[in-house]
Amino acid sequence: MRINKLTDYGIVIMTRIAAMDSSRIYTAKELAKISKIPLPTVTRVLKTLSNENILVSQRGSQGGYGLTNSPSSISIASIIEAFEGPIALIDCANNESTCSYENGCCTQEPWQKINQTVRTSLDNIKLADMLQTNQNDRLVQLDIGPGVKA
Amino acid sequence: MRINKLTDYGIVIMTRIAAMDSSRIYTAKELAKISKIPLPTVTRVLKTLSNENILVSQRGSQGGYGLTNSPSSISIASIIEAFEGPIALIDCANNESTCSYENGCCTQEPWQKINQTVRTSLDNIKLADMLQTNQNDRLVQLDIGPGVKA
DNA sequence: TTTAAATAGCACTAATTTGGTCCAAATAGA
DNA sequence: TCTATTTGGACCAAATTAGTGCTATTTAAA
Repeated sequence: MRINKLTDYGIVIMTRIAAMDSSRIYTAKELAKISKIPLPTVTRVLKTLSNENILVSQRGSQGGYGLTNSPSSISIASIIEAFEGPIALIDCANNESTCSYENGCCTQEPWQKINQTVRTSLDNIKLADMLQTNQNDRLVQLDIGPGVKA
Repeated sequence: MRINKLTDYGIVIMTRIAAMDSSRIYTAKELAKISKIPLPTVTRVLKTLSNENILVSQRGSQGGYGLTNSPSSISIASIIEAFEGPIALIDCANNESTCSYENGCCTQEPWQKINQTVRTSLDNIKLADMLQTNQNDRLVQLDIGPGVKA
C-alpha cells in the first residue's frame, strides 16, 4: 500500500525541477545536490522518468534532463505509473490476466471501481499543485478533499 | 502501489464469508477449500485477521473464525490496514517520523491530502459492497453459496 | 477423563522485489 | 580527432514478502 522509495524520489525530484526554472535542463549531479539524494539513486530515477517520456534526456557534454510538459499538466498519477506500472491495487483488476482463482474470485468488479477511484484522485493532482503555498485551498478546489466521490 | 498478496487473500476470504452465512463460523480448512487458496496461507491470513479483531476465533473442536461485525460495517480500508498498517502512500505523511530530507522535502502537505483521499475512498467501500447481485447468482450456481458443504 | 479437532505462536526457507553499482555508448567543444 | 562530460543499460546485493512446518494450547464430545 506504499509507493516505492524510487517513486517517492521521483516525485521529489520532479517537484524540485518544477519549483525552479522548469524550462531548462539539469544534470543528475545537480539534482542530486539539490535534492540531497545520493547520485547513483538520482541517476536511476532520472533514467526511468526519461524512459517513460516524463523527462527528456540530452546525452553527452552539456546534457541533462528536462521536463517534457508543464508542471500544471504532469500528474502525480503519471509519475507513479512511470515507476510502478498502471495503478491497480491488485493485478487482476488491471489487465486481462486470467485470475488464478477464476470463478472462485467474486471481487473483480468492485476492485475495478476501487482502483478507478484511487487513480482518478491521483490523476487530478498535478506537479504544480505540490508547490502551492496555500495547499489546502488549492486541493479543495481540485475536489480531491475528504469525502470526494470518484 | 499494490497491496500485498496476503492482503488480497484477506479480502477474498472476508468477501467469501460475507457472501455465505455471515453469522456462523468457518474453519480454516473449510475456507481454504472454498477459496481455493492453500491451507497454510489461509491459516496465516485468518490469524492476522483475528489478531486485528476483524474476525473472532473460537479455539478447539467445533471452533473456527467468524465476522465480528456485519458485512455492511466492515470497510476495505480496515482489512488493508490489518495487514499493512496505516494506509499511507509514503511514510512521512503518516506518522511524525522526521523526514530524512528535512527542508529539502517540499511535498509533505500535499501528500497528507493525497493519503487522506485514498484512505477515505477505501473506507467508504464496505464488504457488503463487494457482493454484486449478478455475482451472487454465480456463487449459487457454483454451489458455493449459502448451504455449502464442508 | 480421554481424544480428536482446531486455533496460536514461533521460526525457518524460498522467492520476489527493490535499491544501488559499474561499465559502455553518445555528445559537445576544444 | 580527442577528451571530458553525461546518459543508457546490464548487473549484483540487500531487503522484503510469501509460504511452510512444527509444537503448544484450547475445547467439545465421546
